[in-house]
Amino acid sequence: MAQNKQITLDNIAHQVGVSCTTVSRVLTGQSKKYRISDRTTEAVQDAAREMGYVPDQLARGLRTKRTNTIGLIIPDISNPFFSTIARNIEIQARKIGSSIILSDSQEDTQLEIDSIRLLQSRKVDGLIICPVGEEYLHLKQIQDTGLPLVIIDRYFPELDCAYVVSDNYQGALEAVSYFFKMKHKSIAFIQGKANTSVNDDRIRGYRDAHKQFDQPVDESLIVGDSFGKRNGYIGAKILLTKSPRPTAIFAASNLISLGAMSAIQEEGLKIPEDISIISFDDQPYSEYLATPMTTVAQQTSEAGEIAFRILQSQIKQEGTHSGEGIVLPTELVYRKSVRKLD
Amino acid sequence: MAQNKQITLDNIAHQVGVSCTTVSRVLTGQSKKYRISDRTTEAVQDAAREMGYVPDQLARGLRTKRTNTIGLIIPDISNPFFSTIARNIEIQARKIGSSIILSDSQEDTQLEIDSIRLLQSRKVDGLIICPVGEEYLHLKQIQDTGLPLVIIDRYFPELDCAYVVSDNYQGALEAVSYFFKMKHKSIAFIQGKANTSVNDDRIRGYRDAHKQFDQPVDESLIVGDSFGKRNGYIGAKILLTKSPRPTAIFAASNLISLGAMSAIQEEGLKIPEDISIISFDDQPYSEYLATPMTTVAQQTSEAGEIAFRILQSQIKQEGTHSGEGIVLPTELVYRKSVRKLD
DNA sequence: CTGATCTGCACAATCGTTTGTTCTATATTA
DNA sequence: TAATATAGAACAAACGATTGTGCAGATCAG
Repeated sequence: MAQNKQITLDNIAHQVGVSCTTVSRVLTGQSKKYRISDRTTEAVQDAAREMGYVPDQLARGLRTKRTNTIGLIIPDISNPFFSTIARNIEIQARKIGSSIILSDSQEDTQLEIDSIRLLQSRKVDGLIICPVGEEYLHLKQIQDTGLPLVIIDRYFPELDCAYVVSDNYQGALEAVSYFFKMKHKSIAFIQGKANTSVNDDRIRGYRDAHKQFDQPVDESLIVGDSFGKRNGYIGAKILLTKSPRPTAIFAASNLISLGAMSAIQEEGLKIPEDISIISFDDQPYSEYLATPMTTVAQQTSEAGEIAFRILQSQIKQEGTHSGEGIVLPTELVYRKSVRKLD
Repeated sequence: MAQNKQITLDNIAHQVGVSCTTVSRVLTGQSKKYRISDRTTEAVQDAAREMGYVPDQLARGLRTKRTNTIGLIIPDISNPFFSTIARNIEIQARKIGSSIILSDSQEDTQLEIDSIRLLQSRKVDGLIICPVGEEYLHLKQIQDTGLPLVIIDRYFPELDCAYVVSDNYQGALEAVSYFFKMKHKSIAFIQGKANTSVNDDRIRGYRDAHKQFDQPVDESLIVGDSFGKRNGYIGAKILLTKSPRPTAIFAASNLISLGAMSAIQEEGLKIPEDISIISFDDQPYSEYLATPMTTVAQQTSEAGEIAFRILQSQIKQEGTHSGEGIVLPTELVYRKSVRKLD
């Protein structure tokens, strides 16, 4: 219960018999620059070590306007897709002594806005956001503030801001094309949150695949409105009761496919005998599912790392926010959930 | 590119024509206490709103010694088990305007220690740690500092510190007992990181189940040394080449069981026909696996929430760290991965 | 009319660091 | 010897907020 008082620069200064200025300069490695003698320098360093000095980042940040802290806003950290991104950002950050403040927006734009304000009040050096994706005015305002910002996973064409996203269009195009190659004609799409770039791009891929194979798009086969499991369940329920029943389902997320499987099971149907399925997001468990799932894999680890790198360069160059966009390729992972029709 | 200068109390004070003291008192809701007139109070509030004032949490924290920030250290945020905990902590925190600084210790004690120092330098009000679990001296030191601390998932009998853990002993006991009831005799255990409370308790449950059913423990059936997927794969490989082959495997984590399934598949074996399996950690996908997996479910959401509550009460009571320990019950979720022998 | 009480607010110190400038010896130069 | 240069370090003002105390003027009691 020592309740150790905090060790300050002043404490060390008194101990060594110099001024607090000198201690600061020694400890920030500016001995040479300010001609502190070697003797003093060593004495200070020794004292600091012995007394267990730990700089107060609040005071430092207040003075320097740099906190070495970045804000990370994510719609659902319990989703492995996002937590993988978060992990890689954290790992990069710790390498350079930065910390990340994590906010979970719970897929709610208002909470996202609240988070931004909170993080700004905490003086983060920059922000990485996986936006809910419906609106972007609040993101525009961040930029006006001059706060470095990188968007990840979802982007806004209208917003000139650095971003890192997957090639959702290509991913969807390949997946749906694969269905066509396997002779499917009636391909449903359980989509995620509407009007988000992620969803729009996937839907565009879905449509273009139809175009490429000269097939009409049956609008009634596009269902759903969120990336969650429940939506997958409901969407599949609707699709499976249609007649004729679609022969294939393209699920816009890992959670959607999980929900869809639930519904498929309930209806007593088998994958891929009765219905084929491809899911966005490859997961560690994908290959161990009842029917190993064919998926569209995204480079999540890379996305986090790249986003952090971009943010860092923005922070260093103070404001030169080049609105560069990075698009990461996806990969179709072939497993057993698609049946070849004849 | 407005590069908006930060609005300070002084700015508002000038605008309204009062002192910065008054502004502070109004904005922190102390108008009554310090008899600020209604007219002044409103004027200040209006100005603050119009000017878009956002308090500088660094300055505030420096002065008040409270940052409304807590540190969270987790061995692997990409593991759904931990990210679920993290999510619930964040959700609770945001309700009271607190933020969490996330650190991923990557299952490395040294990184855990580094994280602690970093978080202390950032003046967090308290710490929630899922410890790597091998050592605890650095945790003891935190307590000596007087910094509120709650441990989650893994605990140390020697450390008098609040903790929230699952009833790992009971969970393992039930799982292994269930194997026995299904007439299994040769039950293997792929364990996680040795000498962690989580692992020790589960092994104790494993042994006691044997005792209760009057069966000897075959030490060669206890393999493994980490909670990762790779360990599950290797552990299962070893077990499956033994002869006679064990009829059941108890996996100490979700990742271990995933790895084990990989090995089982490679050996051309079927679950549960050739080998039965129960895994710790219930996951959203558990029921959709090739064979729906019987699991030991933990109350992860609750754990995070409770840990946060305890931490908050410690923070408020400043130092009265009652070393209360919370043990959450586990639940055996019966599915299809265990076969009844005859 | 005088002293006491109350109203409404401002002063100034403080938190721990950083940093532009100043100061004092000593060493060097002319 | 006097003027100047240099080394080595201290002063003091920030950064933005909080807070114990002080100080006017208005109101009240007697």
